[in-house]
Amino acid sequence: MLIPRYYFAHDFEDFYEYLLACPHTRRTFRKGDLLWNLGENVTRVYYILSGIALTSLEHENGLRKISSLHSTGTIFPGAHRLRFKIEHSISTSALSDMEVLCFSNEDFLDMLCTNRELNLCTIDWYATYINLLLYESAHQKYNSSFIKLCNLLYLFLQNSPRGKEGRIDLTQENIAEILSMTRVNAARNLARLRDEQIIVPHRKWIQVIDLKALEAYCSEETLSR
Amino acid sequence: MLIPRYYFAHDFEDFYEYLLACPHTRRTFRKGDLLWNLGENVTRVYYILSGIALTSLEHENGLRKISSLHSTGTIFPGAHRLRFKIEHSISTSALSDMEVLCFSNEDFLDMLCTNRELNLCTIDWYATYINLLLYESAHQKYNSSFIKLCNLLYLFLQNSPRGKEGRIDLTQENIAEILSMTRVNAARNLARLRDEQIIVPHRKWIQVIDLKALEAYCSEETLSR
DNA sequence: CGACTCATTGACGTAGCTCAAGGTATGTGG
DNA sequence: CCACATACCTTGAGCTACGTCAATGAGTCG
Repeated sequence: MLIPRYYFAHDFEDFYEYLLACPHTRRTFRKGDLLWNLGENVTRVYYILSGIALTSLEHENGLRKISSLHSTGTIFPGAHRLRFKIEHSISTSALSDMEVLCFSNEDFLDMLCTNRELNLCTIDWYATYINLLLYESAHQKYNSSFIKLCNLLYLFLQNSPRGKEGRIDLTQENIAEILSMTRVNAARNLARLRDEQIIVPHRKWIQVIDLKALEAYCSEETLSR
Repeated sequence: MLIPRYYFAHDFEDFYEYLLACPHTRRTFRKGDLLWNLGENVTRVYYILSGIALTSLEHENGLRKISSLHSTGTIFPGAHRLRFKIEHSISTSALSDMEVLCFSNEDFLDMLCTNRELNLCTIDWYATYINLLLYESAHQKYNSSFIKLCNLLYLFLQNSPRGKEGRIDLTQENIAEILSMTRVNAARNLARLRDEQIIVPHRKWIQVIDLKALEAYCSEETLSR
C-alpha cells in the first residue's frame, strides 16, 4: 500500500530510450538555477537525467512552502492545456548541477497520446502527486506539529535522496518550510525527539537512531503497513 | 487565468455520446448513499448524469475534511493503477438523488488510451484537482482563518452549484469542514462579515451583499484577475 | 407542538508564533 | 592555520489566534 512521497525519482526510467527518440533538447542547469521561474506558466516538461530539483510556492506574505523534490529518472512538471493562476507563484530550482531532456508541452502531450504505457505511467504519476497533496491538505492539517514532524521524518526515511541508514538530509529551515511552521517551532519539536533519544541532530542533517519509537508517534495514515 | 474550484461540473459533457457508446452500467443513488466507501480502493469511475456528490476525508481523530463537490457532466474519481493507503480514508456520498454511468477502472483507462480528446481532457482535469490541492496545502495554510473564509466564499461565488446571485449553499459546519477549522471559529468569522455588512447569514445558506468588500479581503492568489 | 438541526455568544486554555539573544559547526581569505 | 564571517541550531519570555467547553436561541419538520 502506497504512502505519500515528497521525493520523486525513477518513475519514468523505463521510458528513457523512447524519450531519447522523441524531439527534445538536452540542457544542463547549475546548482541554484531555476528550471521554473516565478510568474511563468508551464510550457516545458523535463526528464531528469541527473541532479535534484526542489519545487516551492511563494506566499504573498513572503513565506515559502516546499512542495516536492524531483530527481533522476522522473519527469517534471506534467503537461496540460490550462493556465492556472497559482503557477505564477511556483518555482523550481536546482539543488545540484543537473542534466535534463527538455520537451515542449505540446510535444509531450502528443507523446502521451501515442505511447500507451507512457500515458498510463503519467496518469499514475498524477495520482501519486494528488496523494501527497491530499495527505497534506486533509490529513497533516489535523495533526499537532510534533506528529507532523514525526510523520515527515518517517516518510523521508522511506523515500528520500539518501534516506536509508537513518540519515535525512534536511536543514531545520527545510523542515519548517515543508511543514508550514516556523523554524523555531521545528527546532523545539526536534529538541523533544533528541531528548527522547529518537534522533541525533546534526548540522544540515538528522540521524534517526530509534525508528521504532519514531514509528510509534506517526499517525496511521503515514505507516505503510 | 484559472482559480481553484471546489465544485466540479460540466468538464466532460462533450464526451457524453462517446461515453454512452462505451461499456458501462447505468446506476442510481439515493440521497445519502455512498458512491465510494471508507476502506475501499478506487475500482470504478462515474460519469455523473444528475445530482451532486461530496467527497471527504476522515481523520483518525474523527474530524472530517470536505475535499470537493462533483456534479452533472463530470467524472469522478479518476482511474489509475496504484493502491494508495489514503484512499481508505476517503468517502463520497450523494447529497441528492443521482444518476450516473459507471465504468470499470480498466475500461476507463483503455478509453483514455483510445480517445485522444478524452485523454487530454482527463489530464486537464487532474491538473485542475492538483491546482485546488496546491492552493489549500501551500497557500491557504498561510492565511488567517478570516482570510481563508473570505477566499472560500469568493471561490464559491465564482463556481458553485448555485453560487450566482450572491447565494452560497453551505452550512457553517460545511464551511468549517472545508477549511479545517472548528464550527465555532467559522461562526465567529462569519459574524464579523455580518457585522461589516458584507454577508447576511441564513439557515443553511449565506447571502453575499457586498462582493467588492469581500474581494478586498481576499488574497491575491484567489482573485481571477 | 415537540424535537431536531443549525447558529450565536461567552469564558477560558494552550499550541504555536514573534522577538530576541546566544551557541556551534563550516568555509574562506589572509 | 588561524581569524573571521556565515550559516545553522538552541533556548527563553511573552502574546495571540484558535480550540474547547458550555449554554442559549432560532428555524424547520414530522
